[in-house]
Amino acid sequence: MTTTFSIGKLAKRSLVNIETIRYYERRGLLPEPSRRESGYRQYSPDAVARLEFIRHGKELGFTLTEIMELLALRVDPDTSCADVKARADAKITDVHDKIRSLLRIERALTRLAAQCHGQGPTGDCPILDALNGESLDR
Amino acid sequence: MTTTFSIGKLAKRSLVNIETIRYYERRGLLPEPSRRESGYRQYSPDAVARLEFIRHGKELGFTLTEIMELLALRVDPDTSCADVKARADAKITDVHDKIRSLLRIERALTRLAAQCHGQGPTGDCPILDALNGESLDR
DNA sequence: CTTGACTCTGTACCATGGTACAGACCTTAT
DNA sequence: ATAAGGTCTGTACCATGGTACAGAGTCAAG
Repeated sequence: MTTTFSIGKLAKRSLVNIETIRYYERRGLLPEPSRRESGYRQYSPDAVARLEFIRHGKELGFTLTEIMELLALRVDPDTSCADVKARADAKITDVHDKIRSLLRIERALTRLAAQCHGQGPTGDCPILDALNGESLDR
Repeated sequence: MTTTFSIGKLAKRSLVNIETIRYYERRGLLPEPSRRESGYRQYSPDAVARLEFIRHGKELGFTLTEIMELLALRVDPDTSCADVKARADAKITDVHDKIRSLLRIERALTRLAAQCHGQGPTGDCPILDALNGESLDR
């Protein structure tokens, strides 16, 4: 007899909310599990692994849609490792762009904060002046 | 006579969508403008400046709610430049944390992509192996 | 056998930052 | 004067990643 368990147990083992598990099922990230006669979902240990795959994907900055695509790639015998690598490379570019954008923001904010003495009324605040001003990319 | 203009003209001058302008008004980011007899919104050039303030705030990574708070600070005579600086400093911390998180993601992805030869079936893909595996923080 | 805990479906709601109508009314150019 | 295009309100919808019920049925421990 194979070990199976309820959605509640799966939630505890995977540290994923019950509602979220059902949500992933609706989204197609989790296969529909078998059911008991009562209609209760019955999971095998595979489901824990699948939820971990999803969690790891999220940690790597993949969206649920992208994770779903990775799962599909994994199953489809016509796709190769190169397809997976291409997705990873695209995601690296994404992440890189986000970092550059945030670094620009950080520089601009730091510059403004440095100009601000933190004294006096808001009328003299260089930060608000900058928000009113022309360009923040100087 | 002061120059006033319609919402369509404001949209063109500020490069902000008409619907978005009305949305900002609903959100309280733009003051309710005066109206013509027909009910048409009538804007003064101030509105362009206000939309620029909002745009610059967004460029600095502030949310609309935060921008609204900055606008309120600007008007309230009891707040000082120090209050504005405190918000800017908090936002710098935010942005910094996001950057660090993305850098971690980038490192993990880059490591995985480097391990992948980009050849063979998905069964041998180190990236998928990693997603299946235990920890990505190695 | 009862009671509390668990699960089911379906639907609604949350935040975030908008966008897209419909149907009516107004303005402007020709 | 009329047609084209602008604007009005109200409401619904989009993506994203969930969360929170209600009301009904089920399971398990004592």
